[in-house]
Amino acid sequence: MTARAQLGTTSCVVLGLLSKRPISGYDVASLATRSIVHFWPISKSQVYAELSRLETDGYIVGTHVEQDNRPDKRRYELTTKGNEALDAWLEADGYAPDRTRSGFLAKFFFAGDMTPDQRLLLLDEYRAEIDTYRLELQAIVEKLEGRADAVYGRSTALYGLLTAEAKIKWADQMIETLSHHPPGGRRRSSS
Amino acid sequence: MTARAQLGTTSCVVLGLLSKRPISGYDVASLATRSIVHFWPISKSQVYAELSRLETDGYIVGTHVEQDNRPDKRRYELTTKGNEALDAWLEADGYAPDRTRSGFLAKFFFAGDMTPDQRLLLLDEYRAEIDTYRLELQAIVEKLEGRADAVYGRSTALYGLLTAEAKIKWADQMIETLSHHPPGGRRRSSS
DNA sequence: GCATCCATGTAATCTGTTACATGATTCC
DNA sequence: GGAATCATGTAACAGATTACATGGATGC
Repeated sequence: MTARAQLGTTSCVVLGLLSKRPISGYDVASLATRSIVHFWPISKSQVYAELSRLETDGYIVGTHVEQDNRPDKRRYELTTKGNEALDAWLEADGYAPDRTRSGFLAKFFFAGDMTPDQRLLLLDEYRAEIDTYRLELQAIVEKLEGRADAVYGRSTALYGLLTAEAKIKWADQMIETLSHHPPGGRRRSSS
Repeated sequence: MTARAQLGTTSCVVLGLLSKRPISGYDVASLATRSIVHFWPISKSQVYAELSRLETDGYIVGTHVEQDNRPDKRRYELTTKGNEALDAWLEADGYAPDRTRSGFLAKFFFAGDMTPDQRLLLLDEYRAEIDTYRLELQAIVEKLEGRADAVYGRSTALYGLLTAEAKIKWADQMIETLSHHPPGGRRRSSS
């Protein structure tokens, strides 16, 4: 078979971004980094690959747009098939299962084999990272306050904000506990 | 080049699981599903692939173990090189960046194009899923309470629990808001 | 008799990242 | 003059999933 029976989430997301108004691949990529990147990252090259596949399969059509001051571009818009596919995705219940990989937790799981110093350093590093992220999201949430066109964009940012706050609370709790009575010794590779 | 310059997180996690005591590939896989699966899932076939690669590269050695009642197995243990690699990973600061893909948020981002019913259905579905997960983690956290050998396993579960609680709060907030004054109309693919 | 556990793997495919490659224009 | 933005892609690889394949032992 040439075409996929059902579109994956990445394809549907691209259709979704394209559905607001016809834009170029470059614009899809930059729009993605300004919106969905935190919960569904798509790389630049993936966008272009996705677009040509979607066009081959008839979900979108591209039009060559000549520009004087900027390089020419190709602007994509949904076909009827594309619109139907997007609707089908939104109407269907269920969603792709979350695929989460936390490099931090993977390492922290083995923190019992670290020295107390390393452990605290790791936690501090993580706390700082999440806090930066938290502030970023806070700014977005505030910026989108009351914007009727961005209700759901704001909602997803709020989701990120609330979970980031929970993560910081956890980190503070951990740092507090480990500072007072650090448990676990050091695993020795060669004694 | 044949061997990798630096081991990835998945490799280090396998080394970490193996470091406690020598076990079989089957055991690594089942141990993984009972511990790290929520933040660093590794599939069964990936485990076997990883083990043979780690053995080829000299990080682990496998011993054939004959069994009467069960199929024979191969039990792996860390070599000096493997121990050193694990230590190096734990000592180095930093960690692999989180790669998160939330199928739910990817869809919810476009909830403005759903009908109010679909929107609430999606939220209810998600809330129920997270709640099940929350209870699961709560049980783990309680079970590992006071267990000195599982301090960090419990900590990662607590991390999951706190974030799950935050997500539920968010979902309740959303459901509450949308029930009263549902914003956003229906995108029409064909009218 | 059937499901589950133990035990190991291969093959095909998909998904996604990173680096490479090019080149004009605009802003400082 | 140099960096950033606009614009599009290819190629190589890494990482991971799914289905397929096999088979004995144990428990219900």
